[in-house]
Amino acid sequence: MATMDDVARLAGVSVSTVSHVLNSTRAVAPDTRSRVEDAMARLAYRRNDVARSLAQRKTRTVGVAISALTNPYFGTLVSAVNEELGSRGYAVILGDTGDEPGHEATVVERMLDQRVAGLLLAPSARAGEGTVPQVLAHGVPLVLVDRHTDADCDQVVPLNREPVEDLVHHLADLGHTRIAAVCGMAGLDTTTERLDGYRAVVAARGLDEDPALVLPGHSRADAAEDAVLHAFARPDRPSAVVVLNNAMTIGTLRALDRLGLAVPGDVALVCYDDFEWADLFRPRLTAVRQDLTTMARRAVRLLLGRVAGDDHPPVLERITPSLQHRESCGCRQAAERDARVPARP
Amino acid sequence: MATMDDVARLAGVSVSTVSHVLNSTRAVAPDTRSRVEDAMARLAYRRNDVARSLAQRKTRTVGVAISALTNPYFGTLVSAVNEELGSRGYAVILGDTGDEPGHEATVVERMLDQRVAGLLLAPSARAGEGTVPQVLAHGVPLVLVDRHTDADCDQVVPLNREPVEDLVHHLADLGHTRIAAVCGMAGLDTTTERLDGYRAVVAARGLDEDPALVLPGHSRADAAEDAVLHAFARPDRPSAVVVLNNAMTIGTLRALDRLGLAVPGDVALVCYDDFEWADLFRPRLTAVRQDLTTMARRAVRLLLGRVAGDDHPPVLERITPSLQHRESCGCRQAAERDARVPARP
DNA sequence: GTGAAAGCGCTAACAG
DNA sequence: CTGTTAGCGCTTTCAC
Repeated sequence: MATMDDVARLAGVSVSTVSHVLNSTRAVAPDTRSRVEDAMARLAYRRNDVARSLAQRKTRTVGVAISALTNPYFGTLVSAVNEELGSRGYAVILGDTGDEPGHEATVVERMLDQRVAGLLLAPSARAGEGTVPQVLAHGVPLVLVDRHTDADCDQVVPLNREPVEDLVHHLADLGHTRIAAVCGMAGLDTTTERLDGYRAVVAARGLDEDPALVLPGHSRADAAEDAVLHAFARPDRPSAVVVLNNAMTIGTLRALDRLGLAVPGDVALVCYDDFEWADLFRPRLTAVRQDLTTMARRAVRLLLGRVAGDDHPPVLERITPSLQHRESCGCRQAAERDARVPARP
Repeated sequence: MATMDDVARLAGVSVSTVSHVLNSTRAVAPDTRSRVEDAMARLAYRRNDVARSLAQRKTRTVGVAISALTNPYFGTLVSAVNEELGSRGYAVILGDTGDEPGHEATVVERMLDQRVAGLLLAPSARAGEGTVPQVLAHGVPLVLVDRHTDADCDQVVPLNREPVEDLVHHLADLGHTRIAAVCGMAGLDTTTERLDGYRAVVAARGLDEDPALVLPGHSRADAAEDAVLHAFARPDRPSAVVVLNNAMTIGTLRALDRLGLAVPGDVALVCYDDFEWADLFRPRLTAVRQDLTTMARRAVRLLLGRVAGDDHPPVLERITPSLQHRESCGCRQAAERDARVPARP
């Protein structure tokens, strides 16, 4: 591949002139410029970003480390981040932490070795004590997405507690008192906060507080399926369930299906995280939908701000999701049932 | 950040020794080694991959450019590719072509500037004439995934025609003669080949060849929805439909739903590409499922082979998908209906 | 308006 | 077994 030197020689100028026309970094005589541009075209010259990065002691790439690209949730997030970053001239280097602290550390270290200008991370359970401080120690700008930790850095995460409260209140309004919660991997704040939302409403509304109603779904479809299978096979099964992330909703639906339980007839279901097909599924799923585009945009803005030298105290931004009120909560059914009950005198 | 020089000084050795212990690239006396390792630890030294890449005139990163990360299909593919590459010490830099030749070119050029060791690309419609030759001209190893072109490079793509033939044969076996096909973006070989499969069976089985049965879905849900809405509102509507990719299946289901047409009662449906929730949906979707993990593995193997200097003629690998025979084709229903018909004497 | 030259942090001969 | 040194291809003072 041609180098700047080749271009300079062919154009009869110095490399520094070539550099300056390439980067528009100082005035160049029109004809000099065009001679250089010609030479570049003739040689199919492409600038070498690795040399450039070394000379400038900085890259235009950011690392994006998330836990499972196979989850469309992260696919959408990464896509939005990538677009946002791409339009500002940054490249994205990708990493999958597998939600495992050890692996996360490896992935992040590799990104540090690549001298990423900044890092976007969906932290695993104990990242607050390991990965995060390490990155910070190296002075690389870091913003956490999706899950937050108590670490001292910028974070852009969804609002977790309140939307779940709304969901559970809704179920309670419909008359349910025995409501199960399928919850995520231990240690993630999304798990904790969403569960807190559930617990708060259970307490506030005087619902059944049976600990057996809190099902360990480990943020995975298979685990959720097992847990639900187990919990809903019992005679005292819950009449409703709130599922705390998308993967677990799939598992929950599978389990309910295997048990022959109808939604919302036998059990009302509401969930955190929406699906592209949520309005296609019968019953249509009542779900809380995150605004991933906004989350991505905010995170990128914050990160590039830091890269550019912003020096405010760490901020925590909350993105408010929206309730997609559909049918799996059993609203319609509830209405019909009420209609059949004779009105009190 | 500490450099090798800092480490060398602290350890009282030369940079070359540091380099060699870091890379295990020549024998080093045990105690020298440990002095160096110490120094590294004390300085929290991390090797600078950009300097290293410059010195070695090669990087350990590969570019992965696909058309829409929001599609779980590509999410899964990229995830598999990333894992495969990561385990071999390569980093992935991500690009979204948006299936638009101009944008694809930009994205790929940026990767070239980064001096990626190789490129994995899901080529857009006219990539065979533009992007592909350009990359090849720069001498960067390239393997095409998902779609193939007539370009002279390695390609790993799904088998398209035969699986669709199977799908349409199945519909014909069930007695359908008026079968619609919702097809993808023009110019993609996946579109062409899958459509060819449909046409071949239509001709072979003497089915209705009405051109109005070929619906333009542009590989997108919204376009598919429109096309299906239009085609199935007519009195002579098809009794079955084969949808040629996942996004369009969603659009098709939406349209059918809006028209109040039941699957498979009013229209039998089969599709190319499976979904994680395909067995949850009612009716369960009869679909052709791709083996993305194999596709990723093969593509990476081929690419790294080229990076390492393999010099065989370009190969075209076909990954055979598997039929997930479920209910939307109407098999069960067909069986029940047949059962109701009195047997001939 | 343009060029010379000193690095950026590392690798890899080459020498000892 | 270890050190010296010449680059890798670019950016960026500093001088002219």
